Amino acid sequence: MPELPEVEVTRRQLEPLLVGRRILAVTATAASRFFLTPPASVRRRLPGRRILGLDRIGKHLLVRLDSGDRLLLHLGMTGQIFGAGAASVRLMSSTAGASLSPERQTGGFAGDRHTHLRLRFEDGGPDVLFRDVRRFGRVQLLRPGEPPERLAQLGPDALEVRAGPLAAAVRRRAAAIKAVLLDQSVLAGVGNIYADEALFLSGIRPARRARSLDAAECRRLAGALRRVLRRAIATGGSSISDFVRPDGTDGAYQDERHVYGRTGEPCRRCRTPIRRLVIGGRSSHFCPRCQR
DNA sequence: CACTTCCCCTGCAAGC
DNA sequence: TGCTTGCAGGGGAAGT
Repeated sequence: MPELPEVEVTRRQLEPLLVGRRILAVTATAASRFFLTPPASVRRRLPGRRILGLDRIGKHLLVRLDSGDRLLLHLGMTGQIFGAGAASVRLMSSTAGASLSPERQTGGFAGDRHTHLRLRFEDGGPDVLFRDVRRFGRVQLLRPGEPPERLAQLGPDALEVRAGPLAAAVRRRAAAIKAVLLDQSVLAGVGNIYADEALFLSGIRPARRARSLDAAECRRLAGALRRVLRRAIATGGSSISDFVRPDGTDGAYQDERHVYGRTGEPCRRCRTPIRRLVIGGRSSHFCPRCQR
């Protein structure tokens, strides 16, 4: 699900649910790729810690703890973080959803086999759960001063992208502009949906070689990226297959999409059918008439 | 290096 | 109805 806007929406809703609370106990599923730090270690080191803040870096969430440790969370494709009292947590597995629905209605979602991390708090308030069906998400507990390698390699946050630096990065790359936008070391936070949408808004085809973009196109692209990301945050993100906000409600940006997932449907500007092609193993959507 | 492909997982929808 | 195939918003490893 989650690209920068969805992660930022999650951060904003989660912050009041986390900050100031002291962790009482942690439950976690068995060791797997999901846990970059072994779950036994996470269970041992978190209890007793108070949460000081919640930051977003690209598509990562960073929970700051009073011990100086930081809990790094990544939602992958299907990650959901929410309070146990979320009004209507929409679950991906229909079978699990059906069997759990009475509990969800009473605000007591007990977790299921896809719930990999659960925090309980000393104040007895709602638990916070991290659920991820496909397990492409990640959990890592960083010690004070421990360099988080995965963060160090990130480019500037896409919300703040400027035309100049974008042009400089793009000029050196022979790959398709779409692939370059997805490269987190160039720009942190852009994913498949918003790359396609920003390319549409700036009139650039996704398969164009990055270094073929001129200065005006880089300016339009930087502006389109900022605009589409800000608008997506304002509308609560895109809920296309399984993104739900921590409060259990859907975002609304999917209703404003121009190209993503609209293959064969008429362009909203010129009525030409939207085309799809695969770039760097990811589907890309564009209007052959509005985009050059 | 830069670039591409494969693969990790599970669930769903479409086609037969 | 049941089986198979393709597809999914991320990203790291391994290949060329």
